[in-house]
Amino acid sequence: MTNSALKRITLKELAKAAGVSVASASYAVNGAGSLGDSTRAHILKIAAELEYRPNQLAKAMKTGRTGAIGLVVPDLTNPFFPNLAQTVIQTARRSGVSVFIANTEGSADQERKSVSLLVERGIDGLIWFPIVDTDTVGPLLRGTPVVVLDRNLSGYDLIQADYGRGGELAAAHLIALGHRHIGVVTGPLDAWSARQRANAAIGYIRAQGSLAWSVEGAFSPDLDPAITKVLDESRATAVIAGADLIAIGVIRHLQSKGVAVPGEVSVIGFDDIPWAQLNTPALTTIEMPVEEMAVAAVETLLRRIEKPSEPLRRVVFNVALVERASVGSLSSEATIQVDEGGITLGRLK
Amino acid sequence: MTNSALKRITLKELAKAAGVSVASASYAVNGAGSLGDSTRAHILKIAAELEYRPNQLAKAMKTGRTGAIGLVVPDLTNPFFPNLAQTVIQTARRSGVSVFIANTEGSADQERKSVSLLVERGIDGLIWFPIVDTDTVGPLLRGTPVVVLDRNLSGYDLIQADYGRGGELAAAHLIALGHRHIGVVTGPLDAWSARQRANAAIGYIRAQGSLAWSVEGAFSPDLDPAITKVLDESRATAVIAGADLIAIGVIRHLQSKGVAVPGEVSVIGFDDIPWAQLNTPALTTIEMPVEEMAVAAVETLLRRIEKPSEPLRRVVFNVALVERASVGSLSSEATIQVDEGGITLGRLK
DNA sequence: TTGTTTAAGTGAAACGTTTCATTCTATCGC
DNA sequence: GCGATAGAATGAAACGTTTCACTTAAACAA
Repeated sequence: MTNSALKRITLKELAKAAGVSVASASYAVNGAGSLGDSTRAHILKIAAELEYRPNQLAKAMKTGRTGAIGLVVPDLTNPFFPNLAQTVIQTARRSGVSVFIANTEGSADQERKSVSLLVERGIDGLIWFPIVDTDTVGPLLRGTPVVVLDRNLSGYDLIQADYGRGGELAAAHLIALGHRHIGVVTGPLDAWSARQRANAAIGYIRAQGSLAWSVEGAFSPDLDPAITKVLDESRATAVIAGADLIAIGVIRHLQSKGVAVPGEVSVIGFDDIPWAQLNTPALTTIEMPVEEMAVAAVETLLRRIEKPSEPLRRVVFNVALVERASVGSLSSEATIQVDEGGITLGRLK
Repeated sequence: MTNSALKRITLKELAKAAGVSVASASYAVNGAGSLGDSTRAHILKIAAELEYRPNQLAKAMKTGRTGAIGLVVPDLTNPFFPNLAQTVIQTARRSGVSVFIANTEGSADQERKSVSLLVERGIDGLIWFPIVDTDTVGPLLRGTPVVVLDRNLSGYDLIQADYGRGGELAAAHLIALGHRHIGVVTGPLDAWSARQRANAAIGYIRAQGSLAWSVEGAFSPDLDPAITKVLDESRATAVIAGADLIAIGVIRHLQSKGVAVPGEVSVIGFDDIPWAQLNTPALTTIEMPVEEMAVAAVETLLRRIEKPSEPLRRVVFNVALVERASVGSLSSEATIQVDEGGITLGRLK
């Protein structure tokens, strides 16, 4: 019959039960202080019997450390984020820290409110994926360490991927396959990462004289009428999307109009979200190491909490092209063989 | 120049600055006690100037309420959960409560550890989506209120959907369309919800003498060889999947073998995850009101925290068939018109 | 006037820890 | 045998609140 009762044993009670002082009990439990081996063992034994569990709140109040961090992301519903969140949570837990999660639903106001709530709750640090490039929350922080994901704010530790290179990779791939009329629908350009991707891709394509058009989109498969219009009138043989979600939207739209992907137009995405490979056709895209970035974020944060005055860090991860089935070749002699889960696509065009 | 410094003003300092006692300051800030209007206003004014923010930890220690709840789900990476989590977070925040999130990655051990960590951290309550049907965490709870999602554990408040009905709905739909050889690949049967769905569907189909076969699967689009084998040898004209993820896996496999969906075999899923409508063909499925369930979960939990001794609740939500494009008719005279985002599928078979 | 009631405000204990400063004992060097 | 030293254990303050019980003073009834 275990002590699963509602009331938890306190340190004082433990001390009394073991016949020692509260201080000794504390030292025993925390493996600190100068206690004799036998005393320590004795206290620990009693503690186990009584199922003593330290009250973390009291501890936190004394030490100023809660062992909790906050994670603020725009939208868990966007398939880009669950992986990130999951990895953050796992990594944190491995160090015994819990994570509060907040989602900001794209609003700077919500962002401020969430951060404010978390900070006042007394988190040790914050991992923040800002919606846009402005530091909406600086004044609310009151000294809480923050690492920023995917944006380029100054004054914080930064975790990023090499989006510029990603944009080039996508563009170069298309060009190499013979495409000379390329359209690009970007992500929302008030986001640094989207801008990086777009600028690099557009720059590269333009330098080759192959830019058909470019439009700004949102991180969603539901395309704005302005975009579908461009698409419908387009003579491009390939389009670069600023995110996989957008790419999927583009493909769906194209298909609904009876244009074959990649037969008639190729589409390349960005992010390599989990759906990408489940899509028909499976999405060629630029992947970034989300899990590694998440790990880096919590490690950086934990370190910053330890040493608040170390110089700021900026970690940039590599990206890579992952070829699947949504991109085809235009050069007459080229052949693409993509073996994707048993589906072999033969010569395209 | 605002007080964004690292150190926060304490109640004591506020009291001194306002020339009142600590008690009065506390009462003023909390809008309680018996204070004169002018005194109260004065204290509040000073508090605003000093940017006083109550230390939530101290408050929590005194009152025994942290204003935080835990959310324990199996796997954020499964597209079923982000919606749920997001809604829980939003709803909680509307009541000023923050949510700790933990994911258990399918392991009962992790589940126990996570719950344990959260409980010791001092959450006011827990929303728990158990992996299987066994109460792995009961002894760790120490009186923390819990509401259980999607399972049927006794001793807790329960939030469920009418899975049995869902299974029947799916089966009835297929039968109505003339299918007489139906296969079903279930979810993992150690999960209550999966069992409910499976039993109901299989029961219904069998009663019509139309069951071709049934196999147990996992909540994943990656199909076990045992399943693909059954699929390959199957003469079924339709298959019911225990989850959309499974349905997608089935469709992909079928397609890779050159069998048309829904032309040759129809597939119906369960859950209506966000991908469902993005899939090609768009998935016919049974939807459940995840957001409403999430809201109900936090409301139930908050109420339970308020009144621990109220009788336990069990809330069951309705499910509904959503017809899209992955199911076709077998009865010769039937015609299906599915208008799905501009794609019109004409007469099938 | 005197006693009673009410409003306004305060002192201090308590929540469960951590940790500094201190005391107590026993051992050691000589 | 004596002071010094080190090891073991403890007392109590402190962290920032909440809240009970109490005091003070003013207002009122008779």
